[in-house]
Parts: sequence; C-alpha cells; structure tokens
Amino acid sequence: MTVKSEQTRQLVAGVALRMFREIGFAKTTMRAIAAEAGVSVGNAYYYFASKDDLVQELYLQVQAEHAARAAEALKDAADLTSRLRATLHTGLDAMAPYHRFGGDFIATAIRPTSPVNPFAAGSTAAREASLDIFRTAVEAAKPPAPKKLRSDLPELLWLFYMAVTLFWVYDTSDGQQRTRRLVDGAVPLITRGLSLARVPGMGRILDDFLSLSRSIRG
Amino acid sequence: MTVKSEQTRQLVAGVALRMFREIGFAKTTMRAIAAEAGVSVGNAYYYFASKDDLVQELYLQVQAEHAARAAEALKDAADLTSRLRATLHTGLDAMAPYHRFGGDFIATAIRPTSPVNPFAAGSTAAREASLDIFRTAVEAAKPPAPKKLRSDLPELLWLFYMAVTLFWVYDTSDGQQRTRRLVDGAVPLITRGLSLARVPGMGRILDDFLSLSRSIRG
DNA sequence: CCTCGAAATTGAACGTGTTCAAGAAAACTA
DNA sequence: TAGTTTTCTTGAACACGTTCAATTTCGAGG
Repeated sequence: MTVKSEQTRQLVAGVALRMFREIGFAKTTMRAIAAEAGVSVGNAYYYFASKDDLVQELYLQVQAEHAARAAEALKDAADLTSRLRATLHTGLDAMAPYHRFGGDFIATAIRPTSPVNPFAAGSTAAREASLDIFRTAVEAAKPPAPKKLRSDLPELLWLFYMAVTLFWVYDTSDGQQRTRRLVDGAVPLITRGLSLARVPGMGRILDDFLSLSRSIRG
Repeated sequence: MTVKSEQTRQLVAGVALRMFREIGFAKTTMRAIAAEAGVSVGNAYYYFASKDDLVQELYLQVQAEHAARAAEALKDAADLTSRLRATLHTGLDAMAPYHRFGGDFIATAIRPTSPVNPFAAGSTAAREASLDIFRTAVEAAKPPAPKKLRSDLPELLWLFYMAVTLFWVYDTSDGQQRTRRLVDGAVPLITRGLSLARVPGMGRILDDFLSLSRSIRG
C-alpha cells in the first residue's frame, strides 16, 4: 500500500510545515495538524514518531532548497569570496520563511538527543548533505584555497555557517539584514585571513590550529 | 511574612536543583518537586513562574560558583595564558555536576524568549556577571594584552566560553576530558594569536575584524 | 483580642505531546 | 474466492507544564 501510505505521509508533513510557517511551532499542535490534514492524531504519529520528527522533515526540506539555490548561484561565481558569499546568502534565503520559528527550531535541534541535531551521530546524512554544499564552494574555487587547509576548510566554514544561523535566529532587524551585513563583512575577512596562511612565520600557528581542530573532531 | 516566604522559595529551589542533578531535567517534574518539597504544585508556581525559571536559578548558582572558583584560581596566575586557562577550567568545574542535564539546559537557554538566554536583552545582569569574570582575567594580566583589542577581548573570550560550553554539552568522554583538552590546546593558540596583533601587516585585517565585530554588537 | 486586607497556599482543571490496545483496510496466499 | 497476515487508522487515556478561583495563614491597626 506504498502509494496511499506515502500520500498520507506527505499530507501530514505538508500541513505541518505550512502551519509552522504560518502560526509558528508552539501553536502548531499535533491535534491541529491532524485535524487540518483530516486524519487522527495517532495516525500522524504512525508516520512521525514525534513533533521533533516533523522539524527534521522541515530541516531536510530547507537543506534541499539551500542546495538547489546554491548550485544555481555558484554557476557564475569563480573566486572563493563570491562562492562563499553566495553559499551563505542562499542558505539564509532558504531559511527565511521560517524565521519566526527559528528559536524553537534551534532549541529542538540543539538537544543532543534530538534527531535533528546537526552535530549528533544520528543525523550524519543530513550533516553530510549540508557539508557537501560547502565542499563544492571550496573545491571549485579559482584561485584555489591554500593547499594546507583545503581539506579542513569545508568543515570549518560549515561551522561558521552554524554560527551565522544562530545569529540569524536572534536577528530581529527587518528581513534579517543585520545577518546579511555580517556575512558580507565576514566573508572577505575570512578569505583574506586564508591568504595569510602563506606568509612565513604563520605556518607553525596554523599547523597547531589545524592539528587541534583535527584531534577535537577525530 | 518575608522570612517564611523566603524559606519556601529556597526549599523549592533547593529541591529542584538537587533533582536536576540527580535525575535530570525531564524526569524532574513540577509535581515531583512539589511533592518532595512538601508543598502544592500551585505554590511552587507562586515562586517560580515556570520550570524555565528554575533553570534560571540554576544558571545563577553555577555562575556564582564559577566566579568564586575563578577568583581563587586567578590569585596565582599572572600571564594571560594561565589566567584564561584557569577561568575556563573553573567554569567547567562549576558546571560539572549538571552535565547530564546540559542538553536540556542549553535547549532552554537558547530559546530567544527564555529568561535564561545569555544573549537576550532580558538577562543583561546575568551576562554582565559572567562577562566580569573574563574582564578580570584580561585586565590584570601581566604582560598586558595588546592595547588595540584589550577592550574587545573580554566579550570575545566570553563568546569562546559559550562555544566551549556547547562543546562540553556534547562531550560524552569520561569526565568531559575532551573539553579539558580543547581548552588546554586552544588557550595557548589564542594568546599566541593575540601577539600577532603586533606584527606589521596584520594591523589592517585586525582593524577590519574589530570594526565588524563592533558593528555587529552595537 | 479582634478585624481585615494582603500574602501564601491549595488542588482541580485545561491543553499539550505521546502511547497503545483495538479495529479496519489492504495485500498476500492457497 | 476465503482465510491470513501485514499495514494503516482510530480515539481514549496518560503524565506533563501551567493556570486560577477558592481557601487558609499571616501581620498590622484598632
């Protein structure tokens, strides 16, 4: 009964995500989702083990949107600065409809036991997909990033992206323009900082940084 | 009825914090707290507007503990490296009893509307108290930190402390030794990085970084 | 000592996320 | 087709955080 089943699943997910956007996380109760979708509460739980699982669904959808937008924007961006800027801005674009819901989203995602947690062992697939966007941004850049940190760069930039997301959640300025300015200001700083990797005397401290960063992750 | 009233408040808070430590956040229900303290549920709510408010109480207590331990440890630490290391380690010491509860704590604290949120406008007092610990660590350091960023340093280090805390929450290693090693590795890197502020050619990028950091906060 | 307003305390009630035994519908087997 | 197993669906029930009208306790003024 795969097809009808998938229909119900999509129906519930669709209703839930729309309600998340329109009335926020707290007001979107499981009972309201079920009622709006025309199914029973228990049936919604048959497809989504918890309300957090619906957030996971949202996370995947936003991520897919980010990947699509980034791929498009990266077509005409050659140097790392513009590639990175494009990647971050498209990420913000993908999240934009859910800003009012950002606080609850982050609170859900950050809990170590959450299925959405981007750092947790469970959601490796989702994190890898997100990381891939940054890998693409770095790998195809011309001129290329310094050899020494090319392999670590995607993860570090992804971490920066997480920090930007956190900032965005707290950003109450119109259209989150403050976050946009943060990105525009920080990206050139990052790429300029990267070129410092090549100046002599810098090698040792960079090596130490990379080795610490690796030992922490590994 | 100030005295009896304060007694009840302390009783509820004490029971709650002990239960948080012993059985975690989720299992510590308001009903269980009330029962254990020998009061009614409604009475607990008379003193604490929400369960989150009890987390706020915990936050204040941990912070006071941190301040006390840091003050002691900073007595025999002169250079910035050891002062910073002491400040961070005493912070971890103060949190230690609540590690199993860290995930829920962070999830509560990170919600923009939470009274505990360290970034939110509401909890300025709590954040300032925490910031002061880092101000002390920086200001009394010998030799002093580079003039140019001395005033920004406490806030930046506090931000780093927040990041370390986040890492600590996810750290499941024995006694969170991984976080300890992160601190021990990162602190010398930070102080070495600071001394780079004085090498020529570095000035411009540092200025840009500081001006971005200020414009973002202001 | 008595009275009265304020402070403190109670517990039932509400809406929430989640569970689960029961049943209906579909798919499969012969 | 008839019987059987698997998948899907239901809604009542549970424990939770939180609210609030009612009640008790307290302290001050007469």
